[in-house]
Amino acid sequence: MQKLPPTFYTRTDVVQIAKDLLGKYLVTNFEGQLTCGKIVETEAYRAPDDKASHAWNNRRTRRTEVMFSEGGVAYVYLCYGIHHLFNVVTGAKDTAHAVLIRAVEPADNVELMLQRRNMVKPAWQLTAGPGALTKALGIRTEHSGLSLTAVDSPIWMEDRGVKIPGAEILAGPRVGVAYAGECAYWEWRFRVKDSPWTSRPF
DNA sequence: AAGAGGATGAACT
DNA sequence: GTTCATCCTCTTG
Repeated sequence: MQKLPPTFYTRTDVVQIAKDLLGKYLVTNFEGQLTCGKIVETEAYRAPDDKASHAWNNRRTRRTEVMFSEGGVAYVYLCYGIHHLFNVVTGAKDTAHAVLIRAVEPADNVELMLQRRNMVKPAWQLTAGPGALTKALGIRTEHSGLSLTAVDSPIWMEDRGVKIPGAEILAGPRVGVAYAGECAYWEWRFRVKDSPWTSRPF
């Protein structure tokens, strides 16, 4: 159990980081209630040239400002007024790269995750999809801007020694970004092959 | 000051 | 496959 260091996030290749995050563990610890899931699906967003990114063309607004932080910070935002989407900011300061976590496999304290989702027993719906996993882990927009590397942070990433071989990583186009022109075809969505815990297939 | 729309999920037919 | 829930953020006037 090893918390990922700042150097993991500050690398320049956000697409590589998105792949490296598969098999890592996303942990939250709010008020002594720890929950954790193994990451099985991610998407890379690379401003300024990626039209699908909120920070495309280096747009700075109050919401996107956190994306310009140095890598290792959480970017959480509300989608459709309902869903909290969790991203990890990567790269150097003033470089607005981020990786969206799209699905995790439940790992620790599944009981609490079920409770948060109003479910009785574990199924893939528990944590498949960016809005579902944040609800299960208790992540909300108010956590945007939190460091994932500070010692007292309630959210962090762990390496528990799981290695996903390159052959087990499938790439495909990102979801819900049809408006992004040619960027919509970039295959920057990554998932673990044959995992029953990812969101719907390509 | 007001309105449109969004990196979605669940519950329908 | 289709619909709708639901609210913040950004743009425009």
